[in-house]
Formats: sequence, structure tokens, C-alpha cells
Amino acid sequence: MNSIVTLVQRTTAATPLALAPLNATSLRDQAYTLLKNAIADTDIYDPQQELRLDERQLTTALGVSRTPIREALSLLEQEGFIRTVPRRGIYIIRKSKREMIEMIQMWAALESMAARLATSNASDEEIAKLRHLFDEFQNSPPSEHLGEYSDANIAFHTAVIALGGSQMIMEATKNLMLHVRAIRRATISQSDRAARSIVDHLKIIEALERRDTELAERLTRQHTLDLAAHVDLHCGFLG
Amino acid sequence: MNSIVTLVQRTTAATPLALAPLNATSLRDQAYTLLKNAIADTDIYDPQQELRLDERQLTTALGVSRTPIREALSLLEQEGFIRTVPRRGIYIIRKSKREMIEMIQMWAALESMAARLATSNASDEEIAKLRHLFDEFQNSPPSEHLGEYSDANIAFHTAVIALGGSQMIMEATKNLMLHVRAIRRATISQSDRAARSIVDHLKIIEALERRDTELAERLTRQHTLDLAAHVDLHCGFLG
DNA sequence: GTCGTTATCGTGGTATACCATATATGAAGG
DNA sequence: CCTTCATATATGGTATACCACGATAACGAC
Repeated sequence: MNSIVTLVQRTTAATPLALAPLNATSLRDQAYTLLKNAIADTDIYDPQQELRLDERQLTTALGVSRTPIREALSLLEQEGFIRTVPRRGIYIIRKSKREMIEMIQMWAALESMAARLATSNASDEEIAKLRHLFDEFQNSPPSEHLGEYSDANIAFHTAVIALGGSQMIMEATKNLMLHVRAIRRATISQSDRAARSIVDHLKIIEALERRDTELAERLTRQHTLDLAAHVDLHCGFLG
Repeated sequence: MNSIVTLVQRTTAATPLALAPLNATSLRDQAYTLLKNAIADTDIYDPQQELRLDERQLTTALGVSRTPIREALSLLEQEGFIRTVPRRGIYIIRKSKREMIEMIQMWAALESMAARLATSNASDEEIAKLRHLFDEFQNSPPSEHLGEYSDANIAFHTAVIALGGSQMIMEATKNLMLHVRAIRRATISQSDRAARSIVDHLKIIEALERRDTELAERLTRQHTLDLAAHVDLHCGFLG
């Protein structure tokens, strides 16, 4: 599972063989993808988690020079995943509660616009596929498969955004998703949110099917703003 | 200024140390800002315009090595301003009409969310300031000062977003603004858009003043979506 | 023992040399 | 002339050496 610790430990441990095929893309892009996935898979809100990165360590861990590592880190810094402090180190950023809420609000803005666009652009077939995402939860309540339901939940929102057809919105929400994913997973098990969530989703699907632009947009926005309000009330562990 | 003597005197004297902004920025950041401004000030849709950049040329022009230039270019590439093609060159990107429309739609999503948030977060005084942006156009029609009105127009939208209070949305729209600015300027003189624009703006301000969340959001969204539709119809010069 | 001074080191920032390869150039062959 | 192939060149990618500077430790004065 590609945690940062795992990456660094590879230095002393086994061979850094994982990056043998360097023919396809640049080392910078490979390092970027690798580091981004590693950060995404790290539970950065665990107080025990080490959040400091070291260029030289990453160099030996990935078997490349500092240059591509540094370029990859620059990109991650601009995306808000890390912060470099001269002569101190490079740190993975913990988002504050305020930042997390702002990201969710931004998500609400973009997904509701996507839903609006979807009522004009998406085909009936594409919209119908949304229902199948929840087929397996029709008979048994989602509380029994929280892990699977959480994945389906995220898949649903991603799918709605895809139906909007805007490459720009899809790109913008990809990074938001990485930041927000941990929160969605953590809150799905709180106060029966899973059951209420599935009701909201079905209403959104119905609105899309009926091509009710205003309703689809409003329901989508409100559903995600509810998450923001929930985080505001129940996620005190965030700074 | 900033002689050694001055610096030393500041140290020994008991002056309140208000001198935060010494040139603490890295060459990478300076190059990034410089290049970004240069690109923003370039009329990239002029067919005559040379769009190719050259790393080595930039190094001699800016008097630094390739390293910070390359890092700055990496950032600009990720933001969608340039594209580097291995062994071909680095090119400033012309946005296609589709991409331009998608950016405007995204702008509509974010600004309307900001307007929604503003009805809860902004103070009466802050909202009142919006009116002053158009004071100078009260008596004379904006068509007589298109340049100034265009600036006021952009300032208005930026101000609405600021009233929302979301740092995240403000950041995200900054780059969108750079891309869209040229289009806003170009279309303000078309088909009496300036006069209609000012009417829309006043309605938005009224909605904000009355704390009518839904209305402020809807008017803001529709105003910008109108621009998207206008670009779709009248900006054939875009790819 | 406490405080201040100095030496060393760790770290990110920068410059530069080198590399790989697509493209351009041009000479040779037809 | 045209085609073909070898060579040269340009350009982005990578590795590495060096630098500046803050932090920390080691040390000395009192």
C-alpha cells in the first residue's frame, strides 16, 4: 500500500525494482504520480503519522536524481498537498476544518453545475447507468456493507460529474476528491448518513431522468452542502 | 537603500521590525510570476503571435539558469498555460472555444456559490461597496468608457467572489480569470452587452442586500452562463 | 550552571554538464 | 530532380556539484 513510510523504507530494504520500465513517461511524471498516490493512501490525520519528506531520501528510494523529484514536488506543492519550508523540510499538509469545508462547498458548486449540464448533454442510457451503481444495496441496507457503499457513493458523484461532459470540471474535481475522500469515508458511518445518502442519490437520478435542470442542480448542491454542514458539526478532529 | 549600514542600524535601533518582504522569494517563483504575467499580457489569439518559448533564451533573458526556469514552466504547464513537447519546443496554449466555454461555466458555478455564501457571510458594508464600483457610470452610459467599464466589470465579479469568503474559490478563480479576461474584454463591446451587464449587476447587488440566497445565486449563475452562450454564438475566432 | 559564541551540518535552491533522440541538413546514389 | 541514408544540431530530460543559510550542537567565558 504505497505509504510514504513504505517508500522511504525501501531504501534500506529490498531492491527499488518497482520502477524498471521508465520508457513510457518522464521520470518527473512517474515520481509525481507515485508521490501523489502515496500521499492519497496515507492517513495524514493520524497524529502518529510522520508528515515530513526528504528529497535525498526519496532520491535513493526511487532510484533517480533530485531533479525529477523536485519537479514532482513543485507540482504537488502547487496543488496544495505539500509545503516546502526552506532549510526546514518538506511537509505533507493537513487540511484545516475550514479548508475542508471550503473544498466541499467548491465540490458542491462544481457537481451541481455538472448536474445542470447533464440534463442537457447526457443520454438516457448514461443516466440509467447511475441506478446500477446501487443495485447491490436494493435489498440489504447499506449499513451492512459500509466499505462497498462508500465506494459506490464516491463512484456516483464522480459519474454525475462525468455526465456533465465538462473536461474542465472533471479535472478540477479530481484533486478535490483526493482531499475530500478521507472525509467522505469517515462520515459515511456517522448518524445513519448512508441510508439518507442513498435516498438523496435516487432523487437526484430521478431529476436527471426527468431532465429537470433546476431540480437536479439544487438537489445535488444541497446534498453536498449537507456534508459540509455535517463536517462542520462533527469533525472536530480537523484543525 | 538597504545598505549594510541601514540594515545594521535597523537591527541595533529599537524600530518595530515591519520589514517582512525582503526578497525572500526564490528565483523559481520570480520566474513563474514573470512568465505568467507575460503570458497574460500577450494577445495569444493574434494569429501573428509567436507562441513558442525557448528555455535557453529565457535563461539569458532573465539572467538565471535553466533550473528555476524549468520549474516555473512545469507549474505553468500544470495550470494549462503552456504545453511542452519533447524535442519540439514549449508552446503557449490557445484555448479552444469548447475549453473557453467550459471555463466560463466553471466560473459561473464558483461565483454563484460565492454569491450564495456571501448572503450569509458578508456584512452590509461590504455589500454596499459593490455599488460604488459603478458610481462613475451612473450618469453616462458605459458604452462611452468601455475600457474603464470592462475593468469595473471584472472588479465586480472578483469582489462578489471575495464576499463569499472562501479562500479556495478565490484561488481557483484567479487562474480562470486570466484565461477568461481576454474574452470578457473582447465581448463587452458586442451587441450592447455593457448596458445589459450593468442591469444584471444591480439586480445581483439587490439580491445580496436582501440576503436572498437563492436569488443571488441564480442571478449570478445566469449572468455568467449568458456570457458562455454569447461566446458560443459569437466567438468563432476561437478554435 | 547559564548564557553567549562559534563550528559543523543538514536542507532546499541554483548552476551546469551530460544524455537521448527527434528533427534538420546535406551529400551520395539513382 | 528525387530518394535515401548518414551526420549534425537542437531541445527537453536527467544527474550532479556547489551554494547560502538556518538550525543545532559543541564549547568557552563568566
